[in-house]
Amino acid sequence: MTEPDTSRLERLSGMLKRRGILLPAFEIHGGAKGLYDFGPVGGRLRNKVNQTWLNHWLSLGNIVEISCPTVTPYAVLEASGHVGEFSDFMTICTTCDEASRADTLLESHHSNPDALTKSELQSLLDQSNPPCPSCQEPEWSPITAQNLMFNTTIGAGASGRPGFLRPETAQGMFTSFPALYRHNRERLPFGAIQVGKGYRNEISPRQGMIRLREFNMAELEYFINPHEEPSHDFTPWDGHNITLLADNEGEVEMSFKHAVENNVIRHATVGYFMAKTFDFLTKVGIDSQRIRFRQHESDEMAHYATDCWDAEIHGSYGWVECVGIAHRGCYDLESHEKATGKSLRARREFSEPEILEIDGWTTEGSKAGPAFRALAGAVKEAVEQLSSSSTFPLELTLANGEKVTVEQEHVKRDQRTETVTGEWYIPHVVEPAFGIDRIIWHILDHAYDESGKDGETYTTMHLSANVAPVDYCIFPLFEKDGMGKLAQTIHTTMCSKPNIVSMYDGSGSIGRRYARADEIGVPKCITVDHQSLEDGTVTIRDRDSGEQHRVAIDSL
RNA sequence: GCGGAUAUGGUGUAGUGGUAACAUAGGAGGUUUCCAACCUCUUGUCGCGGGUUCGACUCCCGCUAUCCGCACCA
Repeated sequence: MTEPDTSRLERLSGMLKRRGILLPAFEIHGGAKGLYDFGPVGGRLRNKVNQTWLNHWLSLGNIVEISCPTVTPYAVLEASGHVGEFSDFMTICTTCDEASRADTLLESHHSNPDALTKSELQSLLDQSNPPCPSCQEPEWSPITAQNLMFNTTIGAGASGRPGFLRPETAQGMFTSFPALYRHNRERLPFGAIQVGKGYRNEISPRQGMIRLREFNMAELEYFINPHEEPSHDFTPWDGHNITLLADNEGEVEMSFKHAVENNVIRHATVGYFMAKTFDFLTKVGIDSQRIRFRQHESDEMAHYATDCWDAEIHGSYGWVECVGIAHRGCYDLESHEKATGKSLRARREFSEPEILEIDGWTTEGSKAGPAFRALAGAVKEAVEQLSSSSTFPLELTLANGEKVTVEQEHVKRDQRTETVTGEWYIPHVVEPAFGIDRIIWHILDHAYDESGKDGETYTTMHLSANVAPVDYCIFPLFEKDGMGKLAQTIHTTMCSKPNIVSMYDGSGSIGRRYARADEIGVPKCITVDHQSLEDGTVTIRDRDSGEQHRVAIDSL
């Protein structure tokens, strides 16, 4: 970072703190790393970004909004792979209290202890009793998961279950797939969205809003049928080239459509969401010239993903990944299905039903059951593999190696025609995941303009009206002759309108008040002057142009 | 986690082993017919905890936080 950048960053951070946009949390107690407050102005900004995000996706028409708990049982995140991926398993020496990583202790007892589950590690630890690296004693406490997730206990005492604060919102959307599928009348594709808090106990939070321990995230899980060719309309982005850092191609400029057609972006739905993501970012005020997409290299890709692109935004900290758009395949639903035994599938009908001619043998339950007892199931399985020309009695070797003799009376011919009209499959998921805090940071970074007027230092936040925390400032030119009173009335009227925030300011010169409003990016300032008292009109001043025009109070 | 730097009103800075200053911002009033004007009054500061000392914002130690490298990192 160059010197002017650093000082600009310091002035920006100072302003954000002074004006109540972004502040270190719990500061009177000394603060806490990686935790920030959105202040009286920032809170509203965050809310408007979230709302804009929700509306952006809901407008697709097949998206529903849900909200899941942040407190998540251990089993959920074990199934998702987070316990394994995010965890170090710790154990404590009962003699010297030194904590060690269980997998490191067991390196000489197993070829790849990193891949073991918690219980496997525990039993291996119990068997091998490795010496403590600091005191050589081999007595260890039970293994606990120690990782980037904040762990907690759900419930008290003996009935308490281990759990975590979620590291992402996604898992709740996967675990509620059956309800989502039903709600969508069992038709794909559809999506679920959620905005909320996520938690990661980062080793070393840095760079202000860029790496937090508690952060705002917004995720879309879009469930698709992998057997269907996705069709997306890319015409809205025709002729618009975007910077892509592709795994194989390097840095290229091309349209989304072109990138999808030429397999630079490997899946059309991923490409479509990249385009929609681009639209969202510009909608909330990110400079379109400072957005690029970077494809994950194969070895960088998370354990589940088959193609993944980050939207990166350039700002005071360089290029920062702010959105991840991943094709996760069927990984997530499959994992939860395996862990729970519950079906997380969707039904598809074949275009042509498959006709299966079955001609073979099956068991006669009333005879084979009593004859083979516990083996009856295995016998049935074996008999159904036999060709129709088999003759009985017949000696059969079962799957478990046992030999049985099957008599004619144990079996019957099975001749029928079966029509299979479709199948149950695990949907694939394309997931755009947004780091809201990082996006808000870049909105502020891009909007912050201290170029000023006539060479003077003058700060303006060129925030998009979509996200500006305060919609209007109402000023009386002077607080006398009834101008203050009229301005107050207008202020209360404006505030009573839904989704409008107005601020009243009557102190200081009019220029100073415009400056205060510009600094936090208020798009429009309304001034009550002498003429207002006579004809019921006010002036509206535009933040970016400084131009004023006069309108009737009633038309506001 | 390792190494380096830093911590003084809301913000930005000065300064000292003997109770802290400047600018700016904020509040009240005055003045002013639209872009940080002016005048008067006023609010508010040495990150936290130990130690040394008659006395610590200042010196020492620890902690916390911030910034910069390194490591780690959906």
